[in-house]
Amino acid sequence: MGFMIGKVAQRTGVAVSAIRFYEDKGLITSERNSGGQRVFRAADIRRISFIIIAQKLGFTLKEIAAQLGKLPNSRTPNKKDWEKISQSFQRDIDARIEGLTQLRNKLTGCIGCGCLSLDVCQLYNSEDKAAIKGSGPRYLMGDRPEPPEK
Amino acid sequence: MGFMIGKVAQRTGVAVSAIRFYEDKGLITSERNSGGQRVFRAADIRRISFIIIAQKLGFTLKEIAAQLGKLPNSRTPNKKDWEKISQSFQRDIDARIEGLTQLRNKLTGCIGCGCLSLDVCQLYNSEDKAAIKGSGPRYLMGDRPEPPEK
DNA sequence: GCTTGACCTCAAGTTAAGTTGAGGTCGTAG
DNA sequence: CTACGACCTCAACTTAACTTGAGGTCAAGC
Repeated sequence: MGFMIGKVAQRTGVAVSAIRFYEDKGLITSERNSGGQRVFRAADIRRISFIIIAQKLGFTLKEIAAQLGKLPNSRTPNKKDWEKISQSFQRDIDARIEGLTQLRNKLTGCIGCGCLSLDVCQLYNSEDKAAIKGSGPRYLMGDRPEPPEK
Repeated sequence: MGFMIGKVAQRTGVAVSAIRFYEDKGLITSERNSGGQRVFRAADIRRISFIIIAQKLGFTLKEIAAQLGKLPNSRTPNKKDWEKISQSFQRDIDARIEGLTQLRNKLTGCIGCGCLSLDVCQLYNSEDKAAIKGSGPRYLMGDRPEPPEK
């Protein structure tokens, strides 16, 4: 009673190629049947659902892999296991909401006031950096050196 | 009284190569001095600051270019011009906070409860999709077809 | 007047997260 | 037993947002 890759794709809405890709990256695993075709379990579908949601939150696959790594791989993860991971989501979302709220407040006094030059702008030297994960080359983010005065 | 590219890089914290890249993409413009070197104005520094902040919010350069396109290019943008753009930021941030708040609530009853299979999960069929811009292949986002039942 | 650092162009490389395609096998329905 | 869709691998392509490098000019100090 396992699922072929096509079935998993159907149930998760994720492309077959993406599922293979995730397996390749070690985010999920699969058994093989006699003919060498992948067979997945229900828990794998859950893992993929997790991946999708985490991605919506802006996590990279690497980060997601790290989270998934906390699940037991000796036995099927149970409710408690998932709850644990879920809680770190909650914290992340809270932090993000907090960051955005602060950003919102600062924006009024910053872009609005015309002070946009970054060496004085609060926005630039804020701690939001970690809280707000945007797009862009992730490997650079947060590495930006402080703008040297003068 | 213009700025050479290195000065602009210093003041914005953005790499010289990135500034050239932005110009290439039409996000900023520059004059040239007698020797063919770029000369920027204060307004360009402001535009770059805007780019950085907008990126933190998860906008793509294309979207940012569209916003910047609303600024007058015949004259130097004034406070009112920037305020206008700033307001659409506010709205976006508000929408994003709203989306995250909803997500947070749903998460409790969704991953936490163990219902993670996406065909029943509220998270999957939610309208957050637009509100939460994460990473990933942007050109695919929101195109995901509804998972066909069965 | 020459050296040195800042600047120039243009092409190619990088990373994430996949997709697309070629060429080939599996399995099931008729 | 054969057709056909679903599956397999592996390599190459895609997009965004840059960076890196090669090979060459500009300008300012000594």
